[in-house]
Order: sequence, then C-alpha cells, then structure tokens
Amino acid sequence: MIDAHERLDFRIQQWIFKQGWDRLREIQCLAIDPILSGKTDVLISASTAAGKTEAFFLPAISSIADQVSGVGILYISPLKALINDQDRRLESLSDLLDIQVTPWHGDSPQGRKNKLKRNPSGIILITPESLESLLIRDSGWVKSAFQNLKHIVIDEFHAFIGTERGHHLLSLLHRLEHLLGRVNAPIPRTALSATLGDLESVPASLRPNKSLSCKIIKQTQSSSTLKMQVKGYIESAVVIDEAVTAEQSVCNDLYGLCRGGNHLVFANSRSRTESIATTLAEMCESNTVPNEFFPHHGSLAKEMRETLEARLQQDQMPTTAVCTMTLELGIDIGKVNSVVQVTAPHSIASLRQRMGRSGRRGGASILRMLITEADLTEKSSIVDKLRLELVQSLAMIRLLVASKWYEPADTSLYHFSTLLHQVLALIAQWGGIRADQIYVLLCKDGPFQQVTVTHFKDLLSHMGKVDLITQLGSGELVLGFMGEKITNHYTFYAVFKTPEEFRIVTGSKTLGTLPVDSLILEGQHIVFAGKRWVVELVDTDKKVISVQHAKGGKPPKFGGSGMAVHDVVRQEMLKILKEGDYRVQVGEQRIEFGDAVAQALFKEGADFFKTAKLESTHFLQYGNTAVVLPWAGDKVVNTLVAVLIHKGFGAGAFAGIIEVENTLIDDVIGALKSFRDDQTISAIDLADAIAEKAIDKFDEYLPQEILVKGYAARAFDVEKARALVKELLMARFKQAKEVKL
DNA sequence: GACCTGCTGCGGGTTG
Repeated sequence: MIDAHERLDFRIQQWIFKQGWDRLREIQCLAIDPILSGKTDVLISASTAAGKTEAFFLPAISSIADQVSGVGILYISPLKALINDQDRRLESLSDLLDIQVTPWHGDSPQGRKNKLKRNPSGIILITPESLESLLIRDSGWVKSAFQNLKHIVIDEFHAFIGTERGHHLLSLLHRLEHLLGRVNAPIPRTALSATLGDLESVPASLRPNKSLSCKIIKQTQSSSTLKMQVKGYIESAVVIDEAVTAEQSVCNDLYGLCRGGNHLVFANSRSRTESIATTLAEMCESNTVPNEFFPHHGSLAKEMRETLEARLQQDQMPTTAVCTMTLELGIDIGKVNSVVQVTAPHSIASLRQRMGRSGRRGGASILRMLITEADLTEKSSIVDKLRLELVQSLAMIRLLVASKWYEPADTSLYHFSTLLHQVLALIAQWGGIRADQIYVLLCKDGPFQQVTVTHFKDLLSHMGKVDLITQLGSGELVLGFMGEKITNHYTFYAVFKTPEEFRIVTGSKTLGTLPVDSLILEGQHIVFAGKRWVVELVDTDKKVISVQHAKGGKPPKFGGSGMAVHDVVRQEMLKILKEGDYRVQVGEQRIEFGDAVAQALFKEGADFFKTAKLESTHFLQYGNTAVVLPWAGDKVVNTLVAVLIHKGFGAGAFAGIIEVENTLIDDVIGALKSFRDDQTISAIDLADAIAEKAIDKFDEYLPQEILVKGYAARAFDVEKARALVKELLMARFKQAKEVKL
C-alpha cells in the first residue's frame, strides 16, 4: 500500500514531491487501486481538509493523462463556489500535465465554455442544473464530447442524499449513461462525503439500480479530540431599564471568546445572524478596536460573502463569521479555532458537519453552545418548564460524542415533482419519446423505483390534460403548449423552489409571513410573533392564512426549529430527563460539560419532570390544557396532531410536545384509543384535510391523487404513530394497575 | 423569530 503512489503517472508523482508531502494520506493510498481500475464505484468518506479531493483526482487524472480527446472526468458540485475553489486547486496539477479544466456554471466565463465546446477534453466542473441544460439544449454535443468519459465524481454527496435535487442528479447520471450507450458498461461514480454515520446505506443512494459495486474508503478514527461546553442564559420575563438582556450577555461572551482568533458562530436564522453580527461590530467600535465580526447568509450579496470567505482563508487578520448553514458545506475557508452554536442545533448530521470546520493543525475541535431559556412564571408553557431547548442541545452533544449515528435520509418519499420534471426534460431532450421508454429509463432502471406503472400512467394522462404533453399519432409524446412554455424558460433547470410565503392575517391586520413547508391545518394551534393562535382558514389562492387569538398560557419560547427533529434525539432527551443527569460517561468518569447556569437550568427541567411524574406517564392535565408527551420525532408527532384535529380537537405541537387547549386529558386519551383501534384512518385521509399540499416546485401540475399520496408519505407515518399510541396506552394501563395494587 | 442550493440566449451598450 505504501508503494501505491508508484502506480500513478510519473508527472503526478513529481507533483506530489513538489508539494513537499513526504507521503500520501491513508485514504489517498487506498483510493488509488479502485479508481485506476475503473471497474467500481467508490465512496470516500473523510472529514473536511482530509484530502478527499486529491484522493480522487490523483488517480483519476493519472488515468486520463494520455487521453487525446474528449472529456475524461465529470466533476459535479452542489455549489458554484465549490467549483471555483476546485478550479483554483487543480491549476498546478493540470498545468503540469497539460490537461484542460473547465468550470461550467451560470456565472463561469463564457470564453472557457466556448473553448471546451470547440475542443472537448480534460475535466469539466459542473452543477446538476448546468448539466441538465446541456442535456436539453445540446445532447448531440454531450454525446460526442463525453464519448471517452472515464470518471464521474460528486462532491459533498451527503448534501444530495434523500433530496429532490439528489434524485434529479441520479436521474441525470442515468440519462447520461443511456445517451452514451453505457447502460451495460456503467461509468464509475465516486462520491466524496464528510464522515457521516451509516456508510453501508450510501451506495444504494449513489446507484439505485446496483449495476456496479461500490468500494467504501473511510478515514480511520482520527485521533483528534473534541472539547465542548454548554453555557446557559436566562431571558428575563420583565424588562427593567439598564438590565442586560440575554442576547446582550450572549454577545458579551462571544466578544470575549472569539476576538483575536478565527471562529464560526452559527445562529440558525438570518435575522438573528444579522442582529448578533451588528451588536458585535458595535462593541468593537465602542472599544475603538478594528471590527472582526461579519455576517454570512444566503440573502447577502455575493461580493460580501466572498470577501469574508477570502479573509477567513487568508488567515492574516482575526475573523469571526456569524453565519447560517452557508458556511456548513465545504467552501474553502481553512480551519477555525472554534465553532459556537447560539441556538439548539436541529440535526446531528449538520452539527457534525459544523464541527468539522474546527480543529487547527490536528488540534482539538472546540464546540460551544450558548443556550437561552425563558425566566419561568406561573403561566409558563410546559416546554419552557422542561427546559427543552437546553435539553435538546445536551442530548445532541451526547449523541455526537457517544455514537457514530446521524439522521438517515427518509426513503419513503416518491419525489413526484422531480419525476414530472424529468419527464418534461426527457421529452425536451429527445424531441419525442414513447411512454414505455420514459418509464423504463426513469422508473424501472432509473432512480424513481417506487413509482408503479399505475402511478406513472395517471401522471402522464394528467400531464396531457393540463397541456404539458401531447401524444402524436405514432404514439410518441411531445411537449404541449404549457410544456414548451415551462421548458423554454431558464428557471426550468432547477428542481427545487424557494418556498412560497403565506401572509398570516387576523381580522384585517397582517401579522407577518410564514413559509408553508410544514403542517398547516385548519383548527391547528400555532405560535406566531410571540402569541398563540388558532388557524381559521387557509386560502391557497390568495396565499393567506387567517388566524384568531387562542386562549391559554404563555406560548413557549422554544417552539422547535421548524426542521424535523428525529426520534432518536427525542428519545435521548427523555433518557437524560429520566436519569436527571446529562453528563457523558468516559471510562469510570462522568464528564460535566455545562456551566453553572446550564446546570441550574437543567435541574429545573429535571425537577419539573419528576414532580409531574413524567417518567411514568405520557399524558398530563396542565391547567385547562391536555398535554401529550410522545418523546418521538416530528413526523410521528405531526401525525398525532393531524389525527387529533381529524377527530375535532384544536391541537398543536411545540418542540415535540402536543397541547390541546380547553380539553380534558381523558377526552384526548379516548380519541387516541379510537385511533389505535380504528385501522381505517390512513395517511391519505390525514393529507386530504391539508389545504396546501403543493410544496415542491412542480407539485401544482400533479393529479390530485398522486399529490395526496406524495404529501402523505412525506408528512405522516400512521403505522409508527399507531404503534406508539399502543405503547403509550399500554404503559398507562400498567401504571394504573400498579397503583391499585 | 425557519436553513440552503441553481438557471439561457440574446439584444444593446461600452471600451480597446
């Protein structure tokens, strides 16, 4: 293995020597044989800056070094910024071997694209959307230019798994193999990904039809250590003049922790990112020191983002980015001293990714979480009394440290919107194509394998009705008037859309806007602008949601993050509340990672848990409110909320806790019993009651039946919810028996 | 107090 590099092209060996590397890293050695063989897919899993890209490119370039013409390597990236990085990083190597590298995305220079058009060779760096546009507009050129294609590599593959865009990508790759006549001699795919849990399941997401095997290469356990701390803050219920607000104390600490070094502060929302960055910049100004705190998020101008990225990478001046997930993926910013999370993270997967940004020169990764909980009053919500934002943060740290687990992709989704897109794209690419050919290409052999022939026929006939497609006398399908219109517009190439905002209105007053990508049911209770509301009416045409004041106690400060929290996280939260201890076991020792305030806040939550006897019951009468504590992930919790609304209750869920106001808990238990015994309630019934089911980009063109089916699969899990209810009721039954004895 | 990604061809103007 040590001599593996000798199998590389001599000029590449020279290049390695010139970099001053005394040897290749382990993953780089391991990747050489499988990639040179060209006979297997490869998954390379390693943390940021571990040399994944070189692990692929050294052998891949070696294998095309003497290729005279035609593009030899197709590199696909989810971000334009990553393509620009890769273009720079490949420069010295490609110069040495005289290999043409062409970045190809919406903003890359036309001159280099034209050059590749005239003389296809070397490496193309492209986004899925630009590849789609090439297939539709110039498939003849693609067919000849890619005739000698040897490797396909996908960067940041985890960003694609389980998403609409990921399905789009798989479909593009399959269409490309088909176009090049390589269905029976597949082009090997290499996926580059951060170290994420269940690697064995990834090959199925890289090539669903399994026509090539996959070799998994992973970084052996890195010896780097993780240092973490959770700091608690209390938001005062009454604002007194001159009192320091919780956000101000968070900023004071950030200023002390971050000034003088390079750090990333993740604040989970753009507005929070802005307000923290502004406060920190003002603190620099009032202390008459140069500002080193800058915001970074999706709504900021590209130039501002790039300036900040360059400043971090150059590492000349201390710099802290206050950011959203824009700095989570692999844009080259170098390693930072530490990562700070200012609100509870929503998934272990993203927390791991953020962690990977810290740890300079093999030193420890440092993670801090600064969590604010509300000052409690008589009327406080049960979510706040349990200190669930803190408990969620603690649970996530335990899962991060103690296990390799991360949230798996939801494989029950149909991706109908993307299927419709691909039907249109195929017809646009070929001009005309038969229905059975489309079915084989996309569903039977392609990535949409859970779509049945019946679904597919319904989809096509509806597409005919709305004039997206037309059938010729010969049986071939061609684009209809609407189909032409949609596919001719440049916005067609992306399969994802920016979610539509609904206006939230009470009476004649507008409260604000809400993106509708989560459950909104008439009768549902929600929290908006710090108050409780009940949804009266959802007007999908005018994009308006009418609400009315809901009575009840104070709304929870922590309503959940909007992104689904997984079952495993909620179970871990239950576990630490039961034990009254969140410390991590290392050998004989239990390691404390909370500061004094965090410890005190946790104790309040654990004490409330105990007093309310929540270790033995999942049902509670809390004043006028009936409360159900399922300790399950959001998909199951949402299913239970929809069931209760279906049965006529005004229910809502906050941070995984279900509340039904002005209701006796026995009535709720009765309703859940009938759900347990009534096998006829299905996810389809629940989805039928949802006013706005069109979530994905092309959902609006789907036939009703398919739209409902897709929505039901994505939003609800009735089987799991029923099994859980059975369990909760059984526990209650046992408990009642024990009390009697 | 909800996150992020991407996109063509062409016409018209300016500059070297």
